[in-house]
Amino acid sequence: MAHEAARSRILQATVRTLASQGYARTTARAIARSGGFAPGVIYYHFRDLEEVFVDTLRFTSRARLEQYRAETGGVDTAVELVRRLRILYAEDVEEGHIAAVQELVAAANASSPLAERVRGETSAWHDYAEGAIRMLVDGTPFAGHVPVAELAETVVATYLGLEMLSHLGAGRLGPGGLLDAAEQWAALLDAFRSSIGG
Amino acid sequence: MAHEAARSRILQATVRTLASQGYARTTARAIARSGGFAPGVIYYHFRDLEEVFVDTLRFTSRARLEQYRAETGGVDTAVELVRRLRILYAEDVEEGHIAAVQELVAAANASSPLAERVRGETSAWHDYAEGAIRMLVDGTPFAGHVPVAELAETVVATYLGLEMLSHLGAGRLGPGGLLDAAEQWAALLDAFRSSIGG
Amino acid sequence: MAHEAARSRILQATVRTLASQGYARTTARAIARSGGFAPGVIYYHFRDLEEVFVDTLRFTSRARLEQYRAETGGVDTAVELVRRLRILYAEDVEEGHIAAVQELVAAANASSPLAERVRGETSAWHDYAEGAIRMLVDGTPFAGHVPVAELAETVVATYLGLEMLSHLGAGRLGPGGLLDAAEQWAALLDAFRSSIGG
Amino acid sequence: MAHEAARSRILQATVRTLASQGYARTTARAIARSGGFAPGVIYYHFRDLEEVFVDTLRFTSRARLEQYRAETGGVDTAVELVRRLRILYAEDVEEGHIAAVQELVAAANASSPLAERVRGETSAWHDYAEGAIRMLVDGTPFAGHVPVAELAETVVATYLGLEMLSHLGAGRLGPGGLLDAAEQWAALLDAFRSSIGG
DNA sequence: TATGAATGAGTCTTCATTCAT
DNA sequence: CATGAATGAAGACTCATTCAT
Repeated sequence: MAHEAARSRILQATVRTLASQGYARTTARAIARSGGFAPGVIYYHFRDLEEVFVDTLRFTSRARLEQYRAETGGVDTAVELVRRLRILYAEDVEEGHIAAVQELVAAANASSPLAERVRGETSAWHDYAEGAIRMLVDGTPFAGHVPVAELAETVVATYLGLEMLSHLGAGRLGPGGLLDAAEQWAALLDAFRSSIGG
Repeated sequence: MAHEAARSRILQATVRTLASQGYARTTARAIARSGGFAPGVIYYHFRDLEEVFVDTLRFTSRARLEQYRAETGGVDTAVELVRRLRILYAEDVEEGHIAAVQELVAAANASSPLAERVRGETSAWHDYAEGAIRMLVDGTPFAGHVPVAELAETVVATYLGLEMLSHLGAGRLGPGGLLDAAEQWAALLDAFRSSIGG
Repeated sequence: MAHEAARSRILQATVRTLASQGYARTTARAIARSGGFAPGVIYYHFRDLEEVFVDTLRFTSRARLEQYRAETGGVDTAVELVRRLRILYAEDVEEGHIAAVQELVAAANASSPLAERVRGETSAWHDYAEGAIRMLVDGTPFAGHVPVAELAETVVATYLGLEMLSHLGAGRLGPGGLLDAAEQWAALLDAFRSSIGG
Repeated sequence: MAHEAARSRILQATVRTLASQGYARTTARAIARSGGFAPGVIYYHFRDLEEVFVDTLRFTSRARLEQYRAETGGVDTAVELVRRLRILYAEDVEEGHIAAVQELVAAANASSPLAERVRGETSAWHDYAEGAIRMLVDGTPFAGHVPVAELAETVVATYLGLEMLSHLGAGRLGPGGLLDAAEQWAALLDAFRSSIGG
């Protein structure tokens, strides 16, 4: 099998295992079982498990970020944004993307290579979130007063925190309920914006 | 040493170890080293490490929640609330409280006794957050339109998510920057409220 | 508490624990719990657990052997002997005597002090069994042909082997069934003996 | 090494260790040392030590039972039966088969998977013993009066009990002496049978 | 390239034994 | 004499990693 294909197969197995078993149970054997290959293969394509995790984080984070950018690219209303996010979020849950990311973020130690990668990917998501927030507030009287960077940082943290709690069944309402509430506020915001922009 | 004192000593060592080493490195040996006792003691006072973790979560979460309630009890302005939260947060960081809680939440598996405890404690924090939010919006025109429960759930998740990222040095601004921004918005909110309530 | 009384209390707790938990679970703590005293007491009265086991074996074995001698002393028919043995056996089961003995015999290593004690007690039971067998065959034509010593040795081994299996629920018939069969043969033997001796 | 070969190597090492060290000292490390491999291998091929013990019991018990059936198959005199048993018993001692079995039986707790296996294997030996006894008494006037099942159960228990004592050097005569006595009674029985059957 | 058996270090846990009170 | 907390030495078990095939 081609080197790249094999690496990719391992990374996908890792995502699945992280999402379904959690970081602690994502052992070399578990990844191998999940992907249908022998544990030894992993070490043929990666130096060690840490490298697997680092690459998994990069791979998954980037693939999703690209998808998020693509799907929310031309959007210009808050309601539509929330609608798209709902779909994207459903995909995330389905394929275990954020679950895997959250497990890796939680497992990273401050000084590890994994932490370095977390910082890199988080940064990219901050940029994405900033763009989305700017799109929403630009042209409104809030524009100058919204601390965009701070808000973006908060949004990313919230996304991970919600995933963490939702996995445990903690949270009375769950992501669905929160998205419903978000949609109502989005409608208010859009109404306000169109009353100005009109 | 009395039984209760010994248990307490172990729980405090566990908090310290979780905060400084992360869940994965919080082994019986690490806890013992951190507390200056032999690993065996842990098993004299607790059935197993899981019981230690469950009790640590309960102990720390409740102690902090009580402190949060006490310190923010009579507060009736957003600015003062943020000011108090800044102090409480500094204490949390200093003593590793939320760091420990976040590690335990992240490490819990959906079906474990630890997860059950997480659900219980999270619920208590939801109640606290709901109270704080109600205090802020009651008497304003927003009162009927703010989805209090959803917001409370989001706030708790954000708190944990921020801790998770800040531990890794991910986040460009850090908690301090976010609190600064929060304080400005709090001022706006208070101004608005006093213009109405006046 | 008087030294002897305390030792005795420990030995009785040991018998109970051996019978109900088996050798492997008869730890110092388990004995202490069963007897309602602190683990440390054991080491005040005995050098170590091995000494406890050795003394338990001696104590229990001798007490029972004395009882067996007393109850079967004047008996002169096989049927009556079996009847008495049935009662004694019921007591053994009730109080866990043979169960304890069997656990200790099984746990002994060839070269240990416990093994030495096993050899001593076994020897005493051999003597007892020889006496019983002699009582049965003396005066019959079998007298010269029955290998008394061999039979006695076999009987003792059988007693322990049956206990071992009956504890596991192995054995289709159980001790009761075997005693029933023994009683029938005893009747035959008595009939034969009285037809001669008459 | 092939999976089956490795498992077999482990089982044989377990038999050797049980026979020479007793159950309590048959630790994973001891088995590994005895077999010349690392302790970890055991857990690669078996779930845990309990599975090793269960399989060892099955393996050894069945191998020996098959051998016993083969060697005593066509035998039709008591003397010849005893002669064959003497040889089989010598093999058992040499290779530690019954020693291992006896240790496992003694160590089993009533409710364990090991106990379940003990019941299964014991049952097979009961059947074997019943067959042998029937062969001996059929055609004699005793035939209807010998409680075959009870006797078979007793014989199996005796076999285990003798092994238990002989390992400790308890017993004045040892298995050899008992077999000598058995041979004499076998001769008597055969003489009686041929005087009838003639 | 892939396999899967093997290793060795590290983890949780148990327990006999000691000892300050 | 008694208590019960503490210790240290195992033991079972897991897992990243290596390596012969």
